[in-house]
Amino acid sequence: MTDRRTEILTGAARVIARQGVRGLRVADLAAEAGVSTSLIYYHFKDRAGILRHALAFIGDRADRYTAAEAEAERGAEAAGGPSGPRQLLERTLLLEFQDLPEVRENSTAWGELRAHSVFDPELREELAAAGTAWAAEVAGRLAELCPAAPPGAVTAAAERLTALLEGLSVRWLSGLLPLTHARNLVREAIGVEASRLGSPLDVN
Amino acid sequence: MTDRRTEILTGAARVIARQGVRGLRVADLAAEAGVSTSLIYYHFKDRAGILRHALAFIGDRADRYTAAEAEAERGAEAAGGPSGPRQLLERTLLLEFQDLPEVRENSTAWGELRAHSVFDPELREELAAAGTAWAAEVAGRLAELCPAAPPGAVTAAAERLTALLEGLSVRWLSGLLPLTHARNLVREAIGVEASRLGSPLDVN
DNA sequence: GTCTATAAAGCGATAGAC
DNA sequence: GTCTATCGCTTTATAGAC
Repeated sequence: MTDRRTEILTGAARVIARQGVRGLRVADLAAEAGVSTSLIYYHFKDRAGILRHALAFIGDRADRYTAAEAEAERGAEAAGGPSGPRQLLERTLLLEFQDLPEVRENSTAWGELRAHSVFDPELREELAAAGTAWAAEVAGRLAELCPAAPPGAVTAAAERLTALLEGLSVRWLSGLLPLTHARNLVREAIGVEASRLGSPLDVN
Repeated sequence: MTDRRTEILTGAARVIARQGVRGLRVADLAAEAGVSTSLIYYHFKDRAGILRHALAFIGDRADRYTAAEAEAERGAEAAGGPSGPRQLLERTLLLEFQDLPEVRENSTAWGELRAHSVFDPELREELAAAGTAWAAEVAGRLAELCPAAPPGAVTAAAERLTALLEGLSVRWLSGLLPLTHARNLVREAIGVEASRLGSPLDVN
């Protein structure tokens, strides 16, 4: 966990969040991780290897955050908090819109990898897998919220919500959209989509 | 129009669409435009200057496409085609989802600049201006479609639609989402938002 | 305004000692 | 496994002729 490899990958996430994938310099990464450049080549062979492992590392970390949140959610529910399917979906979708250093760093790095995939086909497989898993999770929660909706419509709504998220995320991270505004737009989008899908809890 | 500066900027749009902002090499641009590297420095001072002017150039070009489309639209309307406010809005939003080299190139370059702005504050001013103008145009057409909707709700809906567009655009350009699927999601999103805003033409 | 030639710096990657 | 030192290619940017 705190071996050198992990330290280097943690540093890579930080550097990518700060300078972007194409702004990552091996020397910067070495300074960030407090090791020599040659140690990085020893562990990851070359720059492409660094990127591949960093991508997987960042993806895994996002999964862990998601899982931790789902756990916390179940806890809150057990404690009698206000946790209907609507709140569950909202929390899931708002996860990456938090101004915590960890979350912001992961969001930035992940968004960078997504943007970079337009020019680097090598990244697409990983992104596609993460993207479909994420869309399926959202679709599942939407289906809970709107049990009477046809599956095809739920899938499409989930695709729209996740794509909206990605668009808003870029705007937020580049300072074009305040965080609270972004969060409101997501909440409203859930309302709009759920209403169209015939949520029984609708009317707001 | 066909002076050297314009030729270089046209080449810059092509190179950025092919290799990304951070993949733009001055030597590549020189080859693309058929000039020497030093001529580029003569006209644009340094690499950042190239980027600044290329961004403005690409933005202007997108405006021209949009304006041309609006004109064509008015022509079709005069000719008695099926052009209600709904069709107008749809065409406006689907403009960048076309598999024509020009459009794809501009979309790719613009998306790249947007993504890059997360790491380069210098680009944000231009992006913010283009973004608000674009959102205002969409909001105007939405208001036409849903005359009874409160202005605040229309603005928010326009922000969601344009952000959705940007999210879908990245997915399309990176090959994660087929073009027709992206177009369908946009059309459905218009329907969902318009319905929520109380479009008189609703019910589909 | 435009070119050729080149300086200067940046950067990925390796060799070899410990 | 980890470091220091360095090689060699790439890339930005400038000098100076035309």
